[in-house]
Amino acid sequence: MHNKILNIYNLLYDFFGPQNWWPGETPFEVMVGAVLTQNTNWNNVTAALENLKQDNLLALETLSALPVHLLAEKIRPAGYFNLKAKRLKNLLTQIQNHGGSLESFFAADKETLRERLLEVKGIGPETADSILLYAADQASFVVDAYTHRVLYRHHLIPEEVGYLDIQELFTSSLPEDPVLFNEYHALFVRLGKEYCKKSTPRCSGCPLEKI
DNA sequence: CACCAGGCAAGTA
DNA sequence: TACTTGCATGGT
Repeated sequence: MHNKILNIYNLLYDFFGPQNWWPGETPFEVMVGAVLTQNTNWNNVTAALENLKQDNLLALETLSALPVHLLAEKIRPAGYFNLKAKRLKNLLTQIQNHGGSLESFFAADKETLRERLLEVKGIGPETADSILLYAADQASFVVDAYTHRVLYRHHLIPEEVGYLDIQELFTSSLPEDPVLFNEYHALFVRLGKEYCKKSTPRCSGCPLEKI
């Protein structure tokens, strides 16, 4: 196949079907979830988000008004709760400093918005790209541990490779389409969870078996 | 019991 | 620059 990256996408899509990502009702919820899910199982994140929803705290104004130590208690199930409470507060401050509303913060062009997200202590490349793609609807490809593991096990990348190098592999092989990027990353997570676990080096029935 | 989950920043040499 | 460590809950 000429374009392996596109070939893999088609195999995954045919196998799993559409994933309907990101699980979240509003861009704000998606953004908060992106921080909470850092190195953490999504099940734990949903419990934390539910705590916030129950107290009507899952909005820019209400969350900004909540003291950081109370925020930490609300998001306890997500793990690293003290750290993540600070990270969320850092992000809210950055939004206040660049527009004040989530809409105006997201209104910046992709490169500018990515830089502003990366300025926040606690937001690295994956979280920034997740927010760009799934909350702000900008075509920024998300690379995560699953993406790396799947590509490495299929000998498409070396083990030691940087985030931007993997991202470039996708952006240079695909049309710059947020809908496509959205689906592709979601499919990688689905594949990783079911067929490419860290503890299961070989997996049978993997849709990429013949790659 | 050990290991893992949709990372990131700070410390050390 | 290149490693290492801290952060933490909940499921398997």
